[in-house]
Amino acid sequence: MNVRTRFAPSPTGYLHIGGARTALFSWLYARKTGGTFILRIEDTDRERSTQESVDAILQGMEWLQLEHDAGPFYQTHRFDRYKEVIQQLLDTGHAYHCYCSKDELEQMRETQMARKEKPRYDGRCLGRTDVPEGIAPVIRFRNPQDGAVEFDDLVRGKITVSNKELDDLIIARSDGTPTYNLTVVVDDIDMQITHVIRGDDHINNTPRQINIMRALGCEPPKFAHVPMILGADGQRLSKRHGAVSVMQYRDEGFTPQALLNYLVRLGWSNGDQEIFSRAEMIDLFSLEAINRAPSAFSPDKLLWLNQHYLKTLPVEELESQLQWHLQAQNLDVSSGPALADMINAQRERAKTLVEMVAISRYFYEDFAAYDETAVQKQFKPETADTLQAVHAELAALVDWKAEPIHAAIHAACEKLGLKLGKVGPPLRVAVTGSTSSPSLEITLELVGRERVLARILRAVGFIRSLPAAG
RNA sequence: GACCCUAUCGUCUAGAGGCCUAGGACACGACCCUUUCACGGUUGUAACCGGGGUUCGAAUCCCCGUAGGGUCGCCA
Repeated sequence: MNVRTRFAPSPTGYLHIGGARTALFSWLYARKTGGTFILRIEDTDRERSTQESVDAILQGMEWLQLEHDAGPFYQTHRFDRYKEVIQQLLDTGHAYHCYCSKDELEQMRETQMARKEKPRYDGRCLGRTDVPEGIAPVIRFRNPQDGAVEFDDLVRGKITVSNKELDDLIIARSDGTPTYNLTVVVDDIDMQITHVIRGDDHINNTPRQINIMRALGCEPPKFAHVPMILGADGQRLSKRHGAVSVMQYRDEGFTPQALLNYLVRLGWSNGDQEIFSRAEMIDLFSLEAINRAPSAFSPDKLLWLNQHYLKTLPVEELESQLQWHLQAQNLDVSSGPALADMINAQRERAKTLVEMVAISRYFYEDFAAYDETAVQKQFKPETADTLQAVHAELAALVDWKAEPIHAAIHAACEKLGLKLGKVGPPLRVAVTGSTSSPSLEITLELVGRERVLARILRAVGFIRSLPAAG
């Protein structure tokens, strides 16, 4: 059997973390089995679906590189087909017109709730033969009255729901447009979906969908309902509650590799393994290993993974990911060290790409001011002479490379009779404006001879201009 | 309220009856490394929701509670 999975978002917002994970699982399963991954846009709600959302979802999928093999298919392009199926259901007695008004239905719900019953349509229009004037009817699916629907969920096992719990749901609105439960069924059949992998908020829809499929004479696909993702506070993640767009993670400096790795470990595991390349994910993934309990999103762990990828990803990969951030933070790197050198110097010091850019500015442009506490701690009156001596030593250097720079600094220390601890820190502040940077010699090499020498002199002048501390 | 689902450290999880005095990871603490910031290394704190069964033996199986989540739309 050729596996076919699909990701079927409704374009009423961006692609968020939860959606991205179900997309990832569907994609992984298709890749793992050599199957086909289909992207379907469920845009039957004309009121709320927008092109911007479609674009945002597509952009998110592309950033994560969850490439689809077919689609995107738009449900709004398939209305003729849905009409056909609805007619078929009508013809075979599996569906009927309902003329109840919204008020009437609302009242029904209220009285049922008042009686502490599960609110459900009571089927009062079933078998109705008159055709009231001036009312545009909806069409309801005639759900079986007896028995139960049973299906074997690939992550949860057997799930049974009595047909008594299911009412006759609306499959076509009064304006004739089809509703969700009808369109999913038709599409999953037509697209020959073999495995429906989706959030477990759909678990309760599944029995209804199975009934519709059977009414259509089709065998339902296999289902795998993956648990929801909770916010860091344990509350469900939703558009209203902490669910941010995957693109926001790009903006905040996360790599898609880290996000994917984080997402795959949320609710799925392979023993104690934490780090997964795409190839490993595909190789090791299985629906059976998906956890049944919902899991909370941990920003800290994502950050840790991101740093891991910053440390280990090929430089070229980071170079290309960095481009967007350089633009966003408006840093021109044309007049400084090669990006690759900067990355290698900073990759162990940054948790995000945003941070990497932020802590690397001094390589490419002069800083406006020294860090205040750094000045207090490192710039003493006598530091001016120290720096002057270091300047002399460095100015004499012909080969501006880390090793000779290292040697020159040590030579200066010796001449001054000072330990490196007295010379290094102020030098660092002079050259970078702050107390943290890669190792001194690397930093100086990358900042470049001219800039280093100028900055040392600038610091000397700055220190001499400071009011004597007394 | 009814129905469905779930339940191991703060968090992500390992665990498919004895290998568990419950393992790993993140976060947190301590120590080591160190010219700063980091990286890294070592180490520590910390969990089987409760109660009944089944069994020689239960984190693992069953039941009942409890708690959390989901669904009950002319949304998807």
